[in-house]
Formats: sequence, structure tokens, C-alpha cells
Amino acid sequence: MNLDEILDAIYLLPKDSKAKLRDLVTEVTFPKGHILLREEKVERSIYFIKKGIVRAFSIKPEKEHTFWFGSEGETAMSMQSYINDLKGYESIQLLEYSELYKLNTAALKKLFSEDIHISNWGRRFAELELVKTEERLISQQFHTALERYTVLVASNPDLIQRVQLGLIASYLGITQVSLSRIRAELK
Amino acid sequence: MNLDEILDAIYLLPKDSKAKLRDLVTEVTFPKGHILLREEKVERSIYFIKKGIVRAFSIKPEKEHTFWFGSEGETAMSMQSYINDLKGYESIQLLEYSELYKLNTAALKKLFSEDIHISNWGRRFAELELVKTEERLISQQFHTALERYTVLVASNPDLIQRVQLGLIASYLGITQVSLSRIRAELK
DNA sequence: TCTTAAATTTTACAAATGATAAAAAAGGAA
DNA sequence: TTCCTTTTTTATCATTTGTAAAATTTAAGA
Repeated sequence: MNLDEILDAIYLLPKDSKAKLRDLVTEVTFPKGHILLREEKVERSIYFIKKGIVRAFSIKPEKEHTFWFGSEGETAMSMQSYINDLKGYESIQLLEYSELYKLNTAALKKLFSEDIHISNWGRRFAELELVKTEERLISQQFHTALERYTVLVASNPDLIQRVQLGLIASYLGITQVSLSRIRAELK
Repeated sequence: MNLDEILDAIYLLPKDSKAKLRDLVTEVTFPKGHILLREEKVERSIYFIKKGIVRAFSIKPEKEHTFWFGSEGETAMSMQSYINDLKGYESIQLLEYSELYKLNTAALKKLFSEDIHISNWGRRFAELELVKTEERLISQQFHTALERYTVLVASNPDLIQRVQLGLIASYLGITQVSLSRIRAELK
């Protein structure tokens, strides 16, 4: 997914505004396993995923929890850093070799105050992330691990192929043993 | 909490922009038990809570789940309606007599395209809701019901007084009986 | 291909949680 | 206050989920 498609999917910008935004972006690549951003650090960039797959996780009390998978077209970022210039809860790691568009947020914020179209782009960006986050919350709260697993498989079949089960179990909030039990019953 | 305080807490607006925004707001009051908005309906307004306490819930398959409590200064709304003009998942009910500021969203969206300050106010509004929603998601995913209960009590002591336990249990994702067990152990 | 390491599944047992029913306590209305 | 309804707690039992360890499968490198 190229940069124009990613930007347009958020909000359609006039040519000159879009050029200003595109100027803030550089392309970067990293190998599998690379830690894109670290929890407890203030992150100065956000990353649109051109190609690849990543996970967000946090090492809370001892245990590591994976709570998000991102792939082509999605944004890898720390909300707390982007929105409040605070340390993020999450680390983000590449689960395969990935190509990313890196966007400096300080420069972006400057454009928000200067260009109403870019300001509306930024509003739309936050709104779309908000809806996605709310959907995750509701799925988490209303559905059993089994239901969420079947939805995940249906909506993202390659994820199961590309990501190891322990991480998916963590994402579903259950142990790997429980996920194995679920998978055994589905056969 | 009055309207100015609520608007300012989101983003500081120049006088004239703020006046335009304030003109879209009317004050409404409803008795305890009133359903402010209904799931499966497109909602045309958002409500800032001046005084009172509300809950969002959804009647998914048979059972009713409470997944949010809002009080003074917070916003009662359907994200799906506000952001995508779609039906919301949630109903919102007043748990006590409440006073609310009602804001028409169609008119607000018009201002977004006309006034860069209001556009940035709208961006900030979405961003702040996003951080709150992410915090709820992370709390849900990383913490046990007991931990979330103690956090809830610590951060919102009057909630426990004002809201019945069955709703809090539903919010925590456990049965009322389990919550009773938790409370008994904390003594 | 063979060997070794990593990932996944299975099993057994223990602990936590849910369902149900019933008792106790609290709150409201007359 | 007294009665009645609602809410909360307690008790029992069945089910689910986690932990730990072993068995199996899959993948990777030499």
C-alpha cells in the first residue's frame, strides 16, 4: 500500500496540502524482530505500514501482553506520545521484514495550526483510530475468546499463518493452552 | 461543570470561534432512568454531562452489558454515529437526574470545514476520547477484575455509592456474585 | 537428509469463576 | 414504624481456565 493510498483513505486533501504532508514523510525498512518503538519512551514519529506486520505489546508486571496486530495500511504509533507527548505503554515490534512510512509528529502539529485541510485530516485520522479502538474494546468486552478467535481468523486469515500462536493467545487474553483447546474443538 | 469549562478542557478557542460553537448547544434535563440514546439508531447529537451520571450498555445476545460510566465533564455519545453516521452499538441511560449540554453534530461538522480553530478543537476532542478509550482497552486487557475494581474505587469513589453493583459487575466483565466475593475479600 | 531447536498440542491436576438458589441486608412507600 | 421490594451476600456444585510438564509436530541449519 503506497503513501497516497494511505493518506487518501483517511481524508481527501487538496493537492498542495497533500504535498506539504507528503514532505514530512520518509520511507524506512527494518528486519524481522526489530523494535520500532519502546514502551516508557516518548516517541516522536508515527509509522504507516506499507508492507509487513507488527505487534504492540507491553511488559506489565513481568508478563508480556500483545494487544494489537497491525498490517498493511495501518498505523504503528504510541497514542500517548502522539496525543499528549507522554511515554507510551507499548513497544511495537516487527513480526516480519517491513517497509514503513515515517512521519514526524512535531512537524505535523505545526501544519495542523496552519492548514485547515490538514487539521481536518488530523481530526479524521484520530476519529478513525477512535472507532477502531472502540471496536476492539467492545469485541473484548462482549465476546468470548472463542468468538474473537473465529472473527480474527475470518477477517484476517493470513495473520494466523504469519504470527505464532502464543502471541495470538496473548492478544485474545487467554493462555496458549486454552487457544489450543479452542482450535482442537473447531476441527 | 459548565459549558465553558467543558469546551476549554478540550482545546482553547478564540472568542469568536467559541461563540460559534456555543451557539450550537442547548441545555436539556432528564429524570433518572431516561434513555438518552438507543442502540441501532443513528444519533444526531452528542451530550456533555453538566451534572449527573450515565451508563452505556448494549443488549447483545440476550444479556445486557454495561461498558462505560460517564459523569460530570464527560461526553455521552455514539462514536459510530458521530464519526461515520452509522447506527451505534450502545444505549445510554441516565442513572440519576441529569443536566446535559446537547450539541447538534451536523452543524458542528459544517464548522469544521469553515473554521480552523474549531477543526482543531474537533481534532483534539477525538484525540482525547481516543486516549480514554485506549486506556479502557488496556485496563481491560492487562488487569484482572479485582485490579480494575480497586482502580475504579480509587479513581471514582462516589461511583460505587451512586451505582448499583450489578452494573459495576457487568462493567468489570464478571457476575455480580463474583464481585461480591471480591468485595468480601477486600475487607 | 539428518539433527537439533522451536513451536504447538495434549494431559493431569489445581485454582478460579459462573450458575443457581436462598438468606440477609438495605431502601422506599404508605 | 412496618411491610414489601430491591439489592447484596453467602453457600454449593459444575464448568472453565491456568499451570506445569510431557509428547508431538514443525521448522531451520549444517
